[in-house]
Amino acid sequence: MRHGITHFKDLLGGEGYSWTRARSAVLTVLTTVPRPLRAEEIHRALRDPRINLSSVYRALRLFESLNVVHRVELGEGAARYELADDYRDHHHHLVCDACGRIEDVAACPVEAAGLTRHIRKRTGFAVRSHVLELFGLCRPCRRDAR
Amino acid sequence: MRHGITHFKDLLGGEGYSWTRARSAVLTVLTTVPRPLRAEEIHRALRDPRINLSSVYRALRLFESLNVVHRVELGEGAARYELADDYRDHHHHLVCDACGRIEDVAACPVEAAGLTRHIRKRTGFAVRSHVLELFGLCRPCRRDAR
DNA sequence: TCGATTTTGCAAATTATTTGCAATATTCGC
DNA sequence: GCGAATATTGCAAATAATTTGCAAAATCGA
Ligand SMILES: [Mn+2]
Ligand SMILES: [Mn+2]
Ligand SMILES: [Zn+2]
Ligand SMILES: [Zn+2]
Repeated sequence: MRHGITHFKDLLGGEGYSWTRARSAVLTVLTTVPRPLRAEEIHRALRDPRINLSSVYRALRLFESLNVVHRVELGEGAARYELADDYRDHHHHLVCDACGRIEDVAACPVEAAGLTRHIRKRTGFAVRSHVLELFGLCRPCRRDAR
Repeated sequence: MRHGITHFKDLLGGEGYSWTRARSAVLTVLTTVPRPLRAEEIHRALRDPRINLSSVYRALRLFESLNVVHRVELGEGAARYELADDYRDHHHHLVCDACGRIEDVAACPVEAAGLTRHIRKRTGFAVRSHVLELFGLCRPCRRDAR
């Protein structure tokens, strides 16, 4: 399990950052809940009233800069944050318009389709990253809708 | 030319909305500039100091609800807006990280790859819409970088 | 043209996020 | 473990994009 909480402690220490109550607590929430959370939701889940929302934002910003956390924007007005996975450098989501459920997409379709190469050839544009989020109805909601 | 400004006038009239100075001016800017603009940029381009920024926002919100305008979110903090095209119901962009240039992507790779069907089969999730934006270096910037 | 209805300008509110700064926590060498 | 040096935090205030209430102005249909 590469993701013990001590793994993060070592990682932060190695980069010259302190291992603090706020940072540890935020990471605990993120390792516990398997979906992208808003800063506000993370803060509420902390259970430690001493930790301020600003510290949650500061921790998230730091983790993002260290590629420990990925920001997910779903056009909701507030950003969401999830732990970066070890095996893939990014992934995409299926977002249910009815119930709000967020599922991970197994493989990156953009890579699978060789889209980067195709675009480079056709337009000369060198794609380095992309954002892809899919919206619709999850299976349960689809059945309910019938 | 399906996109004379009077086309929009008729469209708004048909939906029971007035043809006003603010709405007409916003549409003129959007038909003139061929890339997604921020509300602020549209407002600045209006050339009519009588029109308030709130009216620009209100016009954009209305146009979006009528599918006359599409909102484009590129993670910049502010949304961008562009005229919806007649022939495709949506399209994607190549955004240059160096110079900020925004190019349209010719065909939708998600549809081309049959991704919707694939996901439905594999996961039961019914995709109804998606957001895809690609970032990297445009051809000129790629050359400069060498 | 006129009254009914819609829209606008303006200022203030909202909301997510960031920041300054003094107080507190963490780190590290002893 | 202890204390100084440094990093981080809480708190309140600042930002920045967008929205909204309301009275005044514009548009529309007859
Ligand atoms: Mn995910
Ligand atoms: Mn476009
Ligand atoms: Zn659902
Ligand atoms: Zn460029």
